[in-house]
Amino acid sequence: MDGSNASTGDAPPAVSLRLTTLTKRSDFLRASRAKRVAMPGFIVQMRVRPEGEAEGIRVGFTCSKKVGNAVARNRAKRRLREIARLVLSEAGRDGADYVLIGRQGATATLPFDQMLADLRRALAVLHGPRK
RNA sequence: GCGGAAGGCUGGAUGACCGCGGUCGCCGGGGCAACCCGAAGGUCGAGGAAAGUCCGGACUCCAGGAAGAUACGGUGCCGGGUAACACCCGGGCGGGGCAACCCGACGGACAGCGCCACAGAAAUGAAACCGCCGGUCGCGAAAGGUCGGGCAACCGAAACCACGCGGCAGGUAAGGGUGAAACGGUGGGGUAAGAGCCCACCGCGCCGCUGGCAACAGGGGCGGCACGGCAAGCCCCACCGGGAGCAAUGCCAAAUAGGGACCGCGCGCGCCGCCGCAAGGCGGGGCAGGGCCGCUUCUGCCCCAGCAGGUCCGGGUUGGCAGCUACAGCCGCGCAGGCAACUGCGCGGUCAGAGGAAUGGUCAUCGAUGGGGGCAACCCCGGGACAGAAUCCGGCUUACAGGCCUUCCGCGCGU
RNA sequence: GCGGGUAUGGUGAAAAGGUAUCACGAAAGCUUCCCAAGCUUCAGUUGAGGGUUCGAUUCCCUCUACCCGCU
Repeated sequence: MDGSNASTGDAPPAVSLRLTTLTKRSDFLRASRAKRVAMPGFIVQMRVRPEGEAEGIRVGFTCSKKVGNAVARNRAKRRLREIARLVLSEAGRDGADYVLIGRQGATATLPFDQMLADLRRALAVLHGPRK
């Protein structure tokens, strides 16, 4: 943590902890059977993958038609993506899949600071019981 | 000034930090491979409806091609515009409004079939029914006329007139509480009663004429009227249309299979070349025949002695690339033609291309406008409608806070 | 995204353009000592809005909701 390290060492950790996005339906289905925590603005699901399935932290976003029309769904997903980018890259656990689910109304309207805090508390709950 | 009509434009602004997708990227890296990824920096990054998917195309694949017939579907006043349209422009006709202007699926009901409930005499060939009218026959007779008697009041007779009832044979379509709709309407004449029976006006139909490319309009003559509505019921007429859709489709890589079953047709004639002594063999093309559009015609291709045609069945990978965005372009300006839609020419500009799908997060300043307080200056609070590209264009339809501009109409006031 | 379809009492279905019908169920009543069965009654904006027609569940447009197929 001296000066020489700080000048070059900003980017590499961010790259190694890069978030990849879930794309396959089967991944979502597996995550939906794992642990979940509900918060006012969203629901988080977390599944710890077996060894060798994939690398790094993976995250998926879901907003059903219940959230609203296309504008409302897109806005909810963007906010979820933003809090995931800010929180999971520092507090996420390697080797886990996270799925964030948008909720009607709240996901788009809650203050952004509260959303960040809620995600940290949700991660604490999910990570906590495990030793 | 108030109220209204038509058309067009706009659809929060600026900045800072942190992010996302495309593209250009010295160079570096990943994958068996096709291919892909990446740092700094540059650059681009939602809409007028991106929506609904209601029409029309482009493009791709499928079906041998073309034309026609049939079937099915669509369009429907006329003319023009366009790649095309159910769109747009202009015109006609009908309806609404004092007007500006707006609205209209607006061909045909003497080609045919069908339907018109209830009510009503009757629902479309028209006639029947009630009623009205005179004739005739029968019956009646209190009162009137008539006849007889009587000065008169009155009495009597008869059934000729008028009257009432009924029968018969006729004349009528004026009227008939309905109904959405009733074989024209109003007025006058006429008649036994009536009727386009006759006349005037209106309506309707037919035939010329004039204007117009046409839809249609104007005016003239004739017909006395025969012609109900529904075609967003079948239908007729004119015109148009093959089917499926970018999750279409093409290419590449790896892996597996390197297939199976069935159907259909057929082994006829003759020609040319080569090899051969010959028998014959090989190759080519021809006729007949057969196969390939559901039908017909024309035409083409294939088979012609076996290999071609058709149908069905089966396994694996969900990998990569293309299609993918710039030209029937679009936008701005100018000129020309046109009433206009639009067209032609010139100059300039170039406009998102993802693939579980980018265009975001936070903050600051301003801000159309709204609410509250205050005499006011001002202060506080909230703060932008509908809505997110997915192959691309041209339209239509639906949703939409507010703001700006232009033109026009009516009323009031002033000059 | 592209392409199809459906909507009628609570549920499932009918209905030549002319009074919206049937079955099950719910509720109320009659019957019974009580229950069951039976009988009677009740409840529809025909998804919404326009149009055609004298009249629309039906015919024609526009919208809404739901369902299905295609990688």
